[in-house]
Amino acid sequence: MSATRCWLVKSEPGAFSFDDLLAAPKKTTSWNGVRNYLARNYMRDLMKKGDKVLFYHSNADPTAIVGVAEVAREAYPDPEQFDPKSEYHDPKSKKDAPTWMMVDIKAVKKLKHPLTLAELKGTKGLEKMVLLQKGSRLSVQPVTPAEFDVIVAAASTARSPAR
DNA sequence: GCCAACGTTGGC
DNA sequence: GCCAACGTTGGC
Repeated sequence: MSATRCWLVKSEPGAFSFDDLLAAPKKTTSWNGVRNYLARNYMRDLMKKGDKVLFYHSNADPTAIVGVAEVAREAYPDPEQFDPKSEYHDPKSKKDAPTWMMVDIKAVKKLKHPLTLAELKGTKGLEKMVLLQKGSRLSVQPVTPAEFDVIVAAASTARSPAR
């Protein structure tokens, strides 16, 4: 069997939080608006139905991985690229050869203990995680299965003592 | 093809 | 609000 890939997506909770995803119909949303080629390539070429997805809150207080989701539908064209009124409109994209693709993401579970960026930085086994690399801005990024397991395990055990 | 200027992301 | 890092654009 081919190994299930793991991913991490970023969202600003003020725009779309994990709770928003849990409240969405079928706990599912289309991951539209990604306008970065590398992130697009991951979605278009590599994300498969059932792949696990970590949900990260950026520009938040605190910034943290807050939930687990999965790929519910594989890549299809993002309709907003063709909508002149959308902030994601791309006049250069052609209908018969769409530039931008998206997948559907479905919530699986909220983490009992969100893992903050600070905690992630102090967790053994995550030293090479893309999210923790300096200047890493990718909104859709790969996570190794080992990293995924470390994160889920850390989120299910007691929160690090605050005092 | 190079690279400077600009816009955006995202932590702090 | 600041600023470092990155991606994209466009002149040449």
